[in-house]
Amino acid sequence: MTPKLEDIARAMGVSKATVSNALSGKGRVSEALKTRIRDEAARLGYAPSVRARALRTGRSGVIGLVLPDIANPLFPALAQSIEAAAQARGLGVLIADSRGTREAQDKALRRLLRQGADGLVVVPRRGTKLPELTVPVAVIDAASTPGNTISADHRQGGALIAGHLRNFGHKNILIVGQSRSSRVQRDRVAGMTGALGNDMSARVLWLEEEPLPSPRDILAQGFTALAATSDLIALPLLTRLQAAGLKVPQEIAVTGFDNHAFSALVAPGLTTVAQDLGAIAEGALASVLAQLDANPAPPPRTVPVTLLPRGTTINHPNTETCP
Amino acid sequence: MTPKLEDIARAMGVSKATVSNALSGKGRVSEALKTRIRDEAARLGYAPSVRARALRTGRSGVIGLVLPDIANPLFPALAQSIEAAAQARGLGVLIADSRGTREAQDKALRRLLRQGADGLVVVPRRGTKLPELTVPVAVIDAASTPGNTISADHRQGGALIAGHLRNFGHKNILIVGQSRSSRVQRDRVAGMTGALGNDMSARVLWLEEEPLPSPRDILAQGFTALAATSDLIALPLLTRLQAAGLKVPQEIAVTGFDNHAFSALVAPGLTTVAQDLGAIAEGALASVLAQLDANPAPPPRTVPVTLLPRGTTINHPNTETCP
DNA sequence: CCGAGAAGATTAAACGATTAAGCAAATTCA
DNA sequence: TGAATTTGCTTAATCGTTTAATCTTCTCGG
Repeated sequence: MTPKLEDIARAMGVSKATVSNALSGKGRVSEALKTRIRDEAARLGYAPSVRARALRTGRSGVIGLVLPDIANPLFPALAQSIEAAAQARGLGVLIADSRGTREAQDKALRRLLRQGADGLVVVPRRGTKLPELTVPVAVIDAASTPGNTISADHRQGGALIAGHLRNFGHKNILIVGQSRSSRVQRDRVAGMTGALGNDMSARVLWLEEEPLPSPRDILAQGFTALAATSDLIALPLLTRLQAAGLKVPQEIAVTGFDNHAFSALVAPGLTTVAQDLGAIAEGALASVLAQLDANPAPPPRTVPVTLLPRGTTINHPNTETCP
Repeated sequence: MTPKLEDIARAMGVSKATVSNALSGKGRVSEALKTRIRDEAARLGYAPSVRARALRTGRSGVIGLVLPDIANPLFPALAQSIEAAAQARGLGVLIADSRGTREAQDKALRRLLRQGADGLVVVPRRGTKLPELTVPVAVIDAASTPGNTISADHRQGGALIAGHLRNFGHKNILIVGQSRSSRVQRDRVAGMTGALGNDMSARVLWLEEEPLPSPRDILAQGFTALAATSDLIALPLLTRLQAAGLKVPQEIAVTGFDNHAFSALVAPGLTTVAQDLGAIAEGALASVLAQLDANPAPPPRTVPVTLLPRGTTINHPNTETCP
């Protein structure tokens, strides 16, 4: 069906080995023959069999990507970045969902290995530890996680939010997180609290432990801003405030994290902090590839984030006419 | 490192072929030996080399999944379902993003084939046609698309929405879609307009062609409900209305499609139509696998959808205290 | 008691690439 | 000129399975 090395070899009266060498540029082949072979290969539309190559070399050209529950819209965006980075290097991406328990995560890891992944990029479930594996692994978590390979600078993100709110004169902030067990969220909260002005105060509320007060109570307690650790938390906050008839940002400001797809679309637009997913994907992949080439893994890295000021904190003149 | 057939064979004093047969249950091996071999394999932790098997059999146990821009939160959810269905069958999922042009989509398809996918599941870009391929393909699009394999019953979904709005006494509906070139959206709109009561009327507005009127103008034109062809469209509508101080659903109702992750979280909850992504994933995979076994592809199928009535159409008593 | 057929195993040839080793012929160097 | 080296290509082994073909040894019917 599709041409193989031998077809080219026969067509040109040379050996398979020479064809292989000519195409890979590895052995010793005269320049003239090399180009003739390459032309012929192109003419026949030759594409090497990944399967045969994988068997012989032990490299499949595929890396595995393990994500926690894909429900969080950030992960698809990350998957997209990883896929793009992999594609640019001619690699494929096998996905696995580590939904559920730590055991599910371990199984997902091993399944990807069985399926021939050369290396893994893992976004670990909260509070889990990865088993020792026989292939290179890159971990995308929080900078404070031991064994982390690369991550956004969540603390800096928190600091940016706090600074932004300070600039707009907010003095009393309600920080809303989901789960205390998430290092990412803890880092974000720490970034915020650490960058408050001397005249500012904040209270941290974990939704997992304690329900949110009613909008009225929030105002009554003197908070002028709600700072969520994720857009997915900020969105319900924003809509609840609006449904209760409060004016955002005039009466109360709202901020999130991650710049999810919907965050620019809501009205008013949600002020948030964007991670550089492209850089993170590149870094993770680079780490895996370095280890594959028996180079030492690069040191852990932290990627700067960007503040995206939008309508929920800034009273933009034409908020009303935004899409 | 990891044990291979030969290791087991040597350990038991039999040939590789016998071990292979015993494990696969294919050739003729005595029951006694068969179980002994299986025990030994389990003891050694034997896992067959996918690479070698792929080379020999031509099957890699991996299927390719091609999605349009993953920005739409529905696709990750679908990916999750496909991955789950594949995992249950011991298959892996290679992903590719067909972001951009039709050419990008074609390249993505071929790249997955090069990387050894046995078959493909494709959610095609709007208005594109797939090239002829040498492997089984399942297409997830709209029932009205030629060559479609399986899809949600988008017309039925539209009918459900229309009926729901009729039940709540709405007479004049503004249907809001993004792009007329999307078959899915056209089917949804057709479902809605086709199921209007005799005393009802609707206008269809495509955002790609025409901007949305201001909330005030919408009310002035007598509309009591906004029916979007997607939650991603409905969310901005909802928040714009709320930001303008309108009461949803008292002054105006809003509906969407797809039950995105955020749709249950906003306040009030967004009334929407959920696809049975699990069934769609199963159907798509089943079609690919049938074709792989040289069975004829099953006939195109349409999967029923479910209406999820929520706060944007129903004035739920405790809307205020929902998360 | 013999031939046919089945049962239970083995042998060896694939699958399609990579790559170490080998072998002429051409080139270099003294 | 002759030995040493380099160049250019071929041969053949290898990766770990699967599977068709074969080969013994039994079993059983007539």
